[in-house]
Amino acid sequence: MVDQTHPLLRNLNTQQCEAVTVADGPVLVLAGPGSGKTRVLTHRIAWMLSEIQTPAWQILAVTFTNKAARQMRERLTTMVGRETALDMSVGTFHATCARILRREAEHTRFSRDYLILDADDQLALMKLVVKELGLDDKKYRPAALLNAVSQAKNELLTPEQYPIRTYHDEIVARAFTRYQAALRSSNALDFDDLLVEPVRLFQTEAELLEKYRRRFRYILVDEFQDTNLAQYVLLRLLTQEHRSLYAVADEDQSIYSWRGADYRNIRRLRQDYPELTQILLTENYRSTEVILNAAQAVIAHNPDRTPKQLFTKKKGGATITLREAYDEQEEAAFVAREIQSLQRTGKALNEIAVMYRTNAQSRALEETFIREKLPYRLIGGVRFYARKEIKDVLAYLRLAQNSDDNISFQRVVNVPARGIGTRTLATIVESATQANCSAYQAAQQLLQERALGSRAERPVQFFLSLVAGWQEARESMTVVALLDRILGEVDYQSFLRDGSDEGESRWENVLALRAVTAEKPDLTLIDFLTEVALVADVDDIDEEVRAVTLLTLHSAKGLEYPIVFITGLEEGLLPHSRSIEDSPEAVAEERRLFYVGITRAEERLYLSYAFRRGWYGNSDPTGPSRFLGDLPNTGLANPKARSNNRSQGWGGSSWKTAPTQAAPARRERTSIQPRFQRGQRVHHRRFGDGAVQESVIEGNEEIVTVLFFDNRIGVKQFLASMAPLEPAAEH
DNA sequence: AAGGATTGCTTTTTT
DNA sequence: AGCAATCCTT
Repeated sequence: MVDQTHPLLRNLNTQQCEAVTVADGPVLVLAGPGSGKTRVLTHRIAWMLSEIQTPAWQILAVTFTNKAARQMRERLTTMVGRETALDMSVGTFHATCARILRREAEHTRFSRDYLILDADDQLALMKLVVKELGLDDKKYRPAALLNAVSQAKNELLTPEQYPIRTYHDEIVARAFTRYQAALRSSNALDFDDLLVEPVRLFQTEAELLEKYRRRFRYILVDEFQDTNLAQYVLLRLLTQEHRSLYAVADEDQSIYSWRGADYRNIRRLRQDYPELTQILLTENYRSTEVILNAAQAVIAHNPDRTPKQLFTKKKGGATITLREAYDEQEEAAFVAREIQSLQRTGKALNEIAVMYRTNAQSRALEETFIREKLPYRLIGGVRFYARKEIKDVLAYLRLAQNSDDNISFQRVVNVPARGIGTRTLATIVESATQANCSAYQAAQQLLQERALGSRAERPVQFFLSLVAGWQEARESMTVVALLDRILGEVDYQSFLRDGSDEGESRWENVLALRAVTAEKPDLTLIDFLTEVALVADVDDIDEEVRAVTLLTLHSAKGLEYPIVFITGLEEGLLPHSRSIEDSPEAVAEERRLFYVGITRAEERLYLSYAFRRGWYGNSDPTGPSRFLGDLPNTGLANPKARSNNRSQGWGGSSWKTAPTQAAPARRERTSIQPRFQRGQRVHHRRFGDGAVQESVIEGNEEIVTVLFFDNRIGVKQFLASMAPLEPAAEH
């Protein structure tokens, strides 16, 4: 029996205590949302450090995002003290692997200063491959090829092992081969390689594996359901001997299968570790009963899952508001108005999040928020590090690190324009392919042989000397200083600041990047570039900022907010049409995505969908999401709204400006009966006749929204108990 | 070689 | 609708 009064176990429930103090060996904690998964993981580490006297350097904790890693490190610092907390390894799979590969580069086929390609770079590289292989890029879309290659890598296949059944497979295999060769010649790795290469390394170098088995004697993994095969094999390699693997998972929150994540890893774990201890966490600390029940009702419809009976002590709770809007503008207006009235009840903006399926959906919300002067913060979308100007500047820095980086070379060789046109570049690239060397080396060679056109000679010479200068300067300069030198030498500022507002904002972005480098004077260039390649947008969420958070359902994983809006709950959007076309399993994953969204909410949940939505420039009618039909009636503020009911007055233009009633988060149950209902004719002493649009009980008040027939009056809201409002006599 | 006009394509989700 | 790739003109 564990002493639950131990300082580290106080405020934990029995299940959690067991999970924290369980004996060493393979452990799988299966937990529902809001059950304190990450908290348990953190306490487990603190427990190991302080009670079992586990040496900190032997612990590896793997998290899903850098943000989670940072939070865990901070919590551990307060729990066990700074030295110990900083002594252990905490980080994402990718960051951990990147570090191992840097250290052990001599055992690999690439050098220590390899670069990490982001999605854009990968696509650019694959485009080059497609061109080089003379493929029709309509029939063999680079993005599709990249996807196939990525899947293959996730399954730990080499180009030679790629299974060929059709001609299409043959083409993929060729592209795969060339793509890997291109990565090698640029001394670059993509995201998948970061995971695959350590596996290869450990499979071939027994001594190295032994070293890391001793180094990572205790391994803990968060969000285990979202690991892919490469990650699983890596974990198995490291732990199959000492068998100290502690995994925390929720299969209902598996939402990354399109990226290779495989929840069947949970089954593999049970098979490979038959002595596995399994612990269930079923108490939810986050959400009210109403929200949790809705979430469970939704997820219960998925087949092939282990049913979990989750419960919460937050009984009751504010009802869920389900809203149909005419289009995405009105939906956004509804969200904005609702947020404004929440603000009036004392809610801070950073307690509110608006979620959606696709990044494109943020636009309508942003436009409305800007108009309403509602501060918001957008997560994802076009990431900071994906912006053109930032990628340019990073390309310069990458060349300073590694002049053989062909992708960066081609990106900025003529940015700003310096007279190296497509012809010259083509000559260089062709010569590089012939000589099997980098573009930089080929350019040097061509220059020596005087094989370039006379016009191109000078600019090429100039560019090469710039890069050479930066490479030399890199050793003795901080990243900021190097960046300043580069920006000066290529005159990037006057290139960007062309007088347009856009130019100004681009330059501001460059300055923001400069500020990032200035903050970290101790970081070497290669470490800076690695960090930049591996940060996610969610990593930078500052909880203190007074703004509404806008983010995709995927980005919302692991986060929680008192108030959550989930918008765009329409067939084709959630579930997404791609998934509907794809397979029932894909639709099941969409359902899990909805589940993840619902369970982010602590107090109050708003769901909305639009009757029609803009798509490729036109606006098409949609239908409410199939998932809405699975919500329980109890707990819904307006259960009828989810039926696909188009009979009730669409098209009235005044609808678009209809304000929505305030619905602050309240815990107490409603006790009074509404006097009015939607569609009912009413008469107001001052405003005349109208129709009830909505009547909602809030606290002990009935709030009626009325559309008056007099257009000059439009829509008004009243307290039913106070207003001179009566049901109108029937005509 | 650079800038402007036209086409055609896109929207899943991201470490 | 918006944007990137491509074409076309100078």
